[in-house]
Amino acid sequence: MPKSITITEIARESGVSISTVSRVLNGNVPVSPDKKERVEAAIRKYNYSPNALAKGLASRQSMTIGVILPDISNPYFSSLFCEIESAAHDAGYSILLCNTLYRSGSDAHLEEDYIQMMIDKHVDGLIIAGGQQDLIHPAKTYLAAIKRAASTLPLVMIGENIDGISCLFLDRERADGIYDAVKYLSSLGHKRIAFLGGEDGVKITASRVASYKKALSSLGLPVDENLIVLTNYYAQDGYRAAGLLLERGVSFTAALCINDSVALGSLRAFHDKGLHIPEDISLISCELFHSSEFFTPRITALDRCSSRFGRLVIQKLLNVIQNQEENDSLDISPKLIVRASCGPVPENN
Amino acid sequence: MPKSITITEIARESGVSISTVSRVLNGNVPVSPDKKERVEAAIRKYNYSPNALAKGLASRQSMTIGVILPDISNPYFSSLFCEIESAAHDAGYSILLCNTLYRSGSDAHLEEDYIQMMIDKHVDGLIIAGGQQDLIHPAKTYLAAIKRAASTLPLVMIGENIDGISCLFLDRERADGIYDAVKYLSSLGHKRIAFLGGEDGVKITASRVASYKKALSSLGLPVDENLIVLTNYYAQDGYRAAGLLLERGVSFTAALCINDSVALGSLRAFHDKGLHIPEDISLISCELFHSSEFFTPRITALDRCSSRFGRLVIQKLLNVIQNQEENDSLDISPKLIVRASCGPVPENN
DNA sequence: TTATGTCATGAAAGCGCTTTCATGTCAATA
DNA sequence: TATTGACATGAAAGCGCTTTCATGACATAA
Repeated sequence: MPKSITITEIARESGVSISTVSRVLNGNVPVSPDKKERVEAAIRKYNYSPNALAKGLASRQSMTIGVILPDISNPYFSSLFCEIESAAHDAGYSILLCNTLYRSGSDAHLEEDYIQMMIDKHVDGLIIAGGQQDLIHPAKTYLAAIKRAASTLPLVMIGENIDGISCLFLDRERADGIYDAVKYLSSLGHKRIAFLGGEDGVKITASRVASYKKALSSLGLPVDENLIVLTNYYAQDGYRAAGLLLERGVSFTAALCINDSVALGSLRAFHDKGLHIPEDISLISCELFHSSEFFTPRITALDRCSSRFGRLVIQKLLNVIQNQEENDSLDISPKLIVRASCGPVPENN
Repeated sequence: MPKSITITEIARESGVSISTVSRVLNGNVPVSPDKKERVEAAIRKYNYSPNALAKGLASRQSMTIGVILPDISNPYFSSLFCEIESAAHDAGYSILLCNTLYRSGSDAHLEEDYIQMMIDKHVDGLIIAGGQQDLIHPAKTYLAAIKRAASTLPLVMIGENIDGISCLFLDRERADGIYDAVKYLSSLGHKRIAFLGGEDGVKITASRVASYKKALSSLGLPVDENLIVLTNYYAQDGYRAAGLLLERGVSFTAALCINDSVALGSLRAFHDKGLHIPEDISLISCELFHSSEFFTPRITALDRCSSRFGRLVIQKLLNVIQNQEENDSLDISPKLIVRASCGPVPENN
């Protein structure tokens, strides 16, 4: 590896002090045209680019933002991330990404380690999405790590408020659109509507289940715990959830799936038992990824515009980092995309 | 933000020099037990953790690895990334991730900018996967940027060799399993087998199409360019590809889809035209993600063990970074997972 | 006892930048 | 002409670490 050239070489080459080079580099202080010219020539000549580590150390800004999330291969998080990364890049920041779920060994303190690592690397801001059971029962040490982080750097948590931690909380579930979904099913005559997928003890699931129950009540429909089957967020979990629901033998004519993957899995499970969608059962996905449009049948789903949410996250974080004024103007209310997975209640019900 | 405490405070607190603190921190040089004890106590007391920026600047190691890829929301890349991140973390490195595809504005030099940024941030190693048309027709400036990177830091390119660039090339397509897929279809009696999805002018696609043609030839089957429809990698592209193939009016009884997403889309397109899988058309996905198992019908697919490939990438990169000896032992040959999307040739053909 | 070597330790010089502060230049003002 | 102020500039002091080098303590060998 060739030794990379530094600001000192540029200063020598162009016959000015390193202060002056720094000034033309950052362009915030006037520099006489001829010197500026010479410096720029030297920079071009040597293809010089400042060492970000040194710059970060001296200026106390790393121009890096940390993102901690459970599973980037989950479309929920990857679409969020894409927007975050893009928005961050537009603002000159790069992203340090940590994935907490996908692990060969089990490491109880993994997330805390990651938080500490972010602090050590002096990220200018930190975004934590999900993880640690989405904070319904966070470990004490994890909570302590978050607190420490919040007192050290600008922190955005995607999820609900945690008592005693002062950072920015952005709630994707503020408006979850589930009422619209239930109402739609109700308008088709469905009364016994199941809820499939999601993880017990996780806030995002709890939040959606709560909305589901609330919607049922406000529409005068019965709430039956037997109709709720929590497993997890992936296709295999949808498959499992639908199977368990069927085993319970409770009657139902429609189901809300927590997301597209779960919908895909349940679809498969119902299909395997000879049940048809939407003739026998109506299905709605509570969170559209990009594929449910192509399932058989096409699945009616809630579009939560999660990508736009990512941009909002960065906006908010930069507000804090750069002490900018608020411009909270993004509308991210979910919309129900009606496709072909819902129908009237079958006659024998 | 409270001023974070430094090695100097720890030295003062424990009554030793900062050199000694550094030595107990890094543990490579003997330190007398009592001093070591005192330093460790001070570290615990203040919850001290070294500034990685300063450490990186002084030691010329950032303990960071850069990853540049086109689209992390594409399962191909996200599964690769998960493994990379996990393996890197196990070795003490964190990951700077750049996503080049997902952009609001169009930026011709985006990938070059990202490469430069990685160099500036002094990553200890760089992994570039895909991008820039997967390097069949890379822009001159992009090639120059890669060359510069390769001469500055350990670089792994995932893809085929590029002339004139000396870095480590890891070829995921070395064994693509496509022969097995074609042979399987052939054994079922299929003679006219289409190829759907993938992007024209992209190496990974070209490579798979070449394997497909080669397999056809070696099995004595005709190669017909009309049976090849290149669009892109996502579900909507599979939908489009199948539609275009049908429009061409050429006869075929089976199709290879470049990946699960494309398979999902084509499935949908065939279904919409009243064609049944596998009765009318047999379908194989050339790259299994995690969902094809749940499609209707379950799709026969090639499992490329892409996650294991990620670990291999890090292994190789660390070999270079740390001058370790080679231990190239990972078997990543693809396997054909036979499911329910292939059948015998329909009678009227 | 003296000479030699081993070893823990601290001082100090960087790593490549930013930023403060002092300085010298020059034009505008009195 | 003398004075003031504005302004471009460079020297130098950090930022928080690592690492070299010199030193002094101590044990060992002669």
